[in-house]
Amino acid sequence: MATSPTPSAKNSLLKLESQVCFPVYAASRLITKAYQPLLQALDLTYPQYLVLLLLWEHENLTVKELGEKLLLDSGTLTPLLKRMEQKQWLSRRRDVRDERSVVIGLLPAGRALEAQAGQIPTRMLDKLHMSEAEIMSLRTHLTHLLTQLA
Amino acid sequence: MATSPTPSAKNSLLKLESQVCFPVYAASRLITKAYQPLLQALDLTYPQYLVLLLLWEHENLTVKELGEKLLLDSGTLTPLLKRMEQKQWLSRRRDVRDERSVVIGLLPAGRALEAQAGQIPTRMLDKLHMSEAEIMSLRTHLTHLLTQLA
DNA sequence: TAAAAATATATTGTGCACAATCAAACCTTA
DNA sequence: TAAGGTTTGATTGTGCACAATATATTTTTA
Repeated sequence: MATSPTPSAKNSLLKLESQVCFPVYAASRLITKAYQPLLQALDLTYPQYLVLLLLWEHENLTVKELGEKLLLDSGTLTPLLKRMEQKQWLSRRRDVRDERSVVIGLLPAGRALEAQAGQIPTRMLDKLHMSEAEIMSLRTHLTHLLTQLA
Repeated sequence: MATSPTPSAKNSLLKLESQVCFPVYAASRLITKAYQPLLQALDLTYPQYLVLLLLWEHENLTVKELGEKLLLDSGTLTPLLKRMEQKQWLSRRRDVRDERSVVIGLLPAGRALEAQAGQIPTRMLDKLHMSEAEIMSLRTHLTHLLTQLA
């Protein structure tokens, strides 16, 4: 009769194929790799591209706001933003009204990248070979997952 | 009149919310973070846990085989496996018949972790708050995406 | 069978990613 | 307004992740 689940190889939950999380992990890395040739032309990494996506929309954002939108903390963002500052894509300055905050501002060279990046989303979609319905479904479930874990 | 698509903020494809890839990227990191407290008790990281999942099934695998299954290259695996070797979870030895290959073998201490990890998959599923149907759908679409990008 | 090509892993260098810790600035409220 | 607590970033240290390159071995082929 059934006892507690055995920790043996028969425990299918401890097999790689039965995991949901591994495909997410693997897909994330393959996506970054798929972006790489497109972004390399602009001297960008994928996380840097995400920062620019936000700055193209908003022009000025604090590190905190960037972190909230990207779900990244300052330990990741600070060195990343410093590298982007060195390339003159953005500026970093303390907020005068609240010296704890650092405001990231888009610079002309960063704005100029927007036009060059215009083709990237469609070219990525081409690589995925997924229908609009598939993409919608994927996004819906991932968004649900994000709300559970965030 | 309409010209070529403008690279302005109106180009919705260049907005973060309209991306499919960002949710995958964010979900991957949140998943790793959700595993962390469960794995910390076993002194494991998530990629190390994935290696053990495979060794619990197979006992002996070459670095190449691990890399194929996890979609990771030797630049990632070699230092990771050396850390796991130091903890006596696995052994690393050259294949006698093909000196180019390194065979990773599960050691008793690595096998012993299997029992302790037995609760992890169900505890992770609890965190996700997703129905079986949702998980199946997510896996199906992600697997499709993986085959396109791999 | 010697030379060339292919294979498997290791090394190096750069860039995330995050936990833990620290420091400065702000905000409360007594 | 001073003390205590909160907020915001920066720093440090560890561990992936991967491109580029190097090295050793095996396999192919001329």
